[in-house]
Amino acid sequence: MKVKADDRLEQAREEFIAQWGAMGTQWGINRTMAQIHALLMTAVDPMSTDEVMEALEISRGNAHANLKELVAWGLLRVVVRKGERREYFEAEKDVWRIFTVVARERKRREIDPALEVVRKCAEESRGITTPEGRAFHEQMRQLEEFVEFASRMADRVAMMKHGFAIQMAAKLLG
Amino acid sequence: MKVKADDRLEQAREEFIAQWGAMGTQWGINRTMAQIHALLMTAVDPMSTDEVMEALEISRGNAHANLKELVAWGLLRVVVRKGERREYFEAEKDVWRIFTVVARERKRREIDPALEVVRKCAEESRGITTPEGRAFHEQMRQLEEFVEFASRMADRVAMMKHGFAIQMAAKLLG
DNA sequence: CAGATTTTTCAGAAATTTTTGAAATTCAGA
DNA sequence: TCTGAATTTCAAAAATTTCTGAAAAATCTG
Repeated sequence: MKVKADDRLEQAREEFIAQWGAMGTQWGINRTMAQIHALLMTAVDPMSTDEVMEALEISRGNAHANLKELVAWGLLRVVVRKGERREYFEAEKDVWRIFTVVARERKRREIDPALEVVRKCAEESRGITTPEGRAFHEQMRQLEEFVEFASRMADRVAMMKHGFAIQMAAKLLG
Repeated sequence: MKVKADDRLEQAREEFIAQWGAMGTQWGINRTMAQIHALLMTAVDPMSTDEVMEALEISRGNAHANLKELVAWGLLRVVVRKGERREYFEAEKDVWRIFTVVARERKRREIDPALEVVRKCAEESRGITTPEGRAFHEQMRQLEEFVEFASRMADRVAMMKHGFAIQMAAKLLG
């Protein structure tokens, strides 16, 4: 009976890791990174680089790079056990915190650069008096306004506490 | 004087197309698609496939595939001029509508599949009574709950009219 | 229907991203 | 300082994605 339960769990967990990894692609993060995240999100204890390599059958370089990247994102924490040199990694498991971390990162990579681009183009086209020039400038201005708006929204959402988000959502969804 | 204004415009526009294209990569859409979108968003008149090929110096196959993809997303409309067989393409220029279109598409590609995955894993792990099994199931349940929430939020946002969004933002940002 | 024009498809080429595996480096304890 | 374990780096290989260009299919016109 115990074995059967363990089997079912192992199967469900592997499914989750595989699928979450495949989905990572759609999300613009690479497969390995998503798989490691899924692995550690469903791990009871922190895992070492070697344990991750073994569990996912990936190379050391790959494991290392993606573990560090996940730490940089703030989705993993490094854990050191006293008397051991080896590093262990532990995942953030709170879904709301995972979300805010990802939101912050996406804002940084997707919204901020866009804002810079449209600002520059709006600036460069200011004062062109041909009809085409005016139309272009107006389009850039509107884009700038919107992206700025999106940027502020993203900041707010990333800072929200879970409770507040739920409360706000109630209004929005109610 | 007219020439100078045209030069400045042409330069700003080319900058926008190039940068917006480069950014497309970060956004999970390919460079050409983003470039075509930028080109048409800043075009005064609808453009044909050949005009797009010429303007961006890309092959017919590439232009064709990405124009069709943009039409499928709802970011471009096909325009037919009377007495002409050739198809012309015209971009949606309203930034709010562009946003809702992209939000819908991203929800479809990123949130819906995630929801399916966590639902399946939550279901498969229901009733496992080992401590690890319970922990796994609980994690899947929380993920499911959150992704469902995100899904509904995305639907709402995608349906919002510009005015309402601004109004809501005022509350959120105020 | 014939001929001309436009759209669509797709196999291979090119470009980009990801992964490997081994070597170099760092670090802590003896 | 030396040793061995662990981390970090990186050039090359593999995998994946994107693009080309030409051929095929579809569509219009007379």
